Amino acid sequence: MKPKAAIEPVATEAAHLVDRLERLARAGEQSGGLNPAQWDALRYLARANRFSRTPAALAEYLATTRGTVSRTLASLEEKGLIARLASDRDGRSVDFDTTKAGRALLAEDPLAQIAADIAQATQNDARLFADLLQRVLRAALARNQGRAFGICRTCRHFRRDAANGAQGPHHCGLLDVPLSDADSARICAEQSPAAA
Amino acid sequence: MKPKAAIEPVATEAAHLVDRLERLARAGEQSGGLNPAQWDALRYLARANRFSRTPAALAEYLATTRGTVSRTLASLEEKGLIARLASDRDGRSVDFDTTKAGRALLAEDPLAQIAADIAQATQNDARLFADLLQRVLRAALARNQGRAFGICRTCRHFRRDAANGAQGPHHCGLLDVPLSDADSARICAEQSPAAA
DNA sequence: CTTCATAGTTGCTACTCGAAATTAATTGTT
DNA sequence: AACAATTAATTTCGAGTAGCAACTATGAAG
Repeated sequence: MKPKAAIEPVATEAAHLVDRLERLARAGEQSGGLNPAQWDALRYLARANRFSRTPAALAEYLATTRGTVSRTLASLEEKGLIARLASDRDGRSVDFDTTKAGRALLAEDPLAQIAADIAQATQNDARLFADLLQRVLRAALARNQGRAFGICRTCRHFRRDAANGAQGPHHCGLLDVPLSDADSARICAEQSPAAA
Repeated sequence: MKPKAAIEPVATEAAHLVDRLERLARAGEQSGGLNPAQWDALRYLARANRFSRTPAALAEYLATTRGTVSRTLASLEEKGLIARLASDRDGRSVDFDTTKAGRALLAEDPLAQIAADIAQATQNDARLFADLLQRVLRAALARNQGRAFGICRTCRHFRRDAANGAQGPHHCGLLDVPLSDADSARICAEQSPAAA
């Protein structure tokens, strides 16, 4: 009879909870002189591998526009928390990286408080909780045609120990470049989960 | 040896997931001419009972300031989605309520898409997922000295069928007022979970 | 009746966001 | 090689929001 399946009330309740939880988290993020968007950008740059530290990748990760990201990055750069570096792969492109000051500030990341709340509240179910969130995020991303930004070494293009250069022991089959241990443990804009 | 317990990596991962999921949700919330804060306010007013539809309560629910909320509400009022009513209990106070247009707009609440994603991704674990979120939110609220804003009838002050007036079958022991079925199914700023 | 607390609004500044225009470099085509 | 089309990133602009603090008005307490 109904044109589409009714959404279960418990799912709506969960959506409200996520919404309010995140609002709480954002309220705690005015510290350190940064606002929530700036924290998100700083965190991203610290977690992304060397192919993914561009304004365009960050904009996609944050589901926002390049214009907004450009201003956020300019603000962080002004504060000396990130540094700009012309790309050697692409003359149009710019890479950003956290500075020592940026990494020092991340040690006081307010998101750690939420992480502590999660650890305390979920106890032995923390893994389960993260897995459920992972699945929900994947569903939301699929609906928005968004990319996963998963860990490099879980990618279908990752070739472990396929070294053909001195720059790293591993290899990316998509970009055809060597990968260090560090980069392969970071998130990547091109990441596409291994089939199974 | 360590001054404080290290936060489990999986908890940090979960915090990142919540953060990104909410960003996705907010990106979808520019629809209907409302922004995320306005959606949050409109949703709240539709879910709050008659003691909780004030700017101060909303500010506390959203973990923001009364000044910010004042503007958000003014904006919604201008759009004809909520209506203002002087309080009879307190001359300083104002009550807001959703209008017919506001309730109509809520039928297109973009949060329903996230709810659908949750329903699809968690399947039979939706209840478990909501419970875990509930526990995390409680932990975060406790740290911030925030109030729960739970459902009225789960409150320790709720007295079922303790009618002493024609305004409703139930009773609030804290405010000493009658409660309708509708109000007792809504969230309340004064709600304090029953002991056990 | 004075003092203090509470409810809400408003001024200010910095920032967000999105749209459109701009600059620059890469890629494809002839 | 020259040219157009595409892509990357930035800039500018306008509407609006966040957070802080000052301000008005009402209520409560001594």
